[in-house]
Amino acid sequence: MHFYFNLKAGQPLYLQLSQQIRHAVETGALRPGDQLPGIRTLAEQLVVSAATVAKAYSLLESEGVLELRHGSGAFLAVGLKPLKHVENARARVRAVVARLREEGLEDDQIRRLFEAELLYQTEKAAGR
Amino acid sequence: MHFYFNLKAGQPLYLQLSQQIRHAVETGALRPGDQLPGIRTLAEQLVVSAATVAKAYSLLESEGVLELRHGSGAFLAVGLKPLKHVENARARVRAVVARLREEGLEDDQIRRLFEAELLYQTEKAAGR
DNA sequence: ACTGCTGTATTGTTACACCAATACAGTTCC
DNA sequence: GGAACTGTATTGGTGTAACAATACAGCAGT
Repeated sequence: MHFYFNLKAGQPLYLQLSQQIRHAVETGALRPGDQLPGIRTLAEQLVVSAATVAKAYSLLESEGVLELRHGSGAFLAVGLKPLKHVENARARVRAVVARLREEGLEDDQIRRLFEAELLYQTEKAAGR
Repeated sequence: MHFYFNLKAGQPLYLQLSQQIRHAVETGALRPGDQLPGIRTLAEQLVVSAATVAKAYSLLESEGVLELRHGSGAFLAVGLKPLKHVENARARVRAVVARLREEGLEDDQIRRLFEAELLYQTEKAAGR
């Protein structure tokens, strides 16, 4: 597994990382019981500090996604299963993003489009 | 116009606001020459500090989206035009998001799905 | 001119993200 | 036992986000 950062996002790096790991589990790219790279190793790969990776791991542990075994390493919690509906949705999302790009939309415009849609529908549900 | 914040996003409020204004321009919800609410007025509506709104406005001005007239107010730059291809893409995005929700996906899962897709394709283009 | 609106600027405070560096404490293996 | 790996914890520093509170300065209407 390799991860990327969006440095212009304004979103904390440790959050971006934890979300990407979560996503890898949901799509089956990472499987329950798998061992993740060590704090320092991954930090070096991503060119961030070890504390940042530790924070991401620690967050995932508190969410039940990771099991941190002091002295041994970080392992994906057993009992997690890839979510088939997420896995299936990937093709659809990929197609839409490709299509939007063909139409000349910038990544940021695509992000705003989706974020607006998500916010809109949740706020509508909340009765605004 | 009314705006919302995603407090769990980890993204700065002033960025969220500026992006929503940008989006409103792109989709035609706000038009060139339109006057935006005053710093203090909008801050009260959104329950944030006036400095946060000022920061968002100031950012948009530096990007050429807003024209800040000291003493008069904030106006959308003339010479901006709604982007038809963004406007058209909205329906497609709305349909996909609705579909994903019907399939039982959480908002966060949808966000991860799209962010992963956007990151993946840009990094692929960069030759990783 | 005055009043009331605008954006602008400053100060000070709190909290957090991120970093580097270091030490500490479990685990595994030779 | 000792070496080499793990995660954990602490310290100290930098930069930014966000707040409150205040003052300043431009513009418009009465």
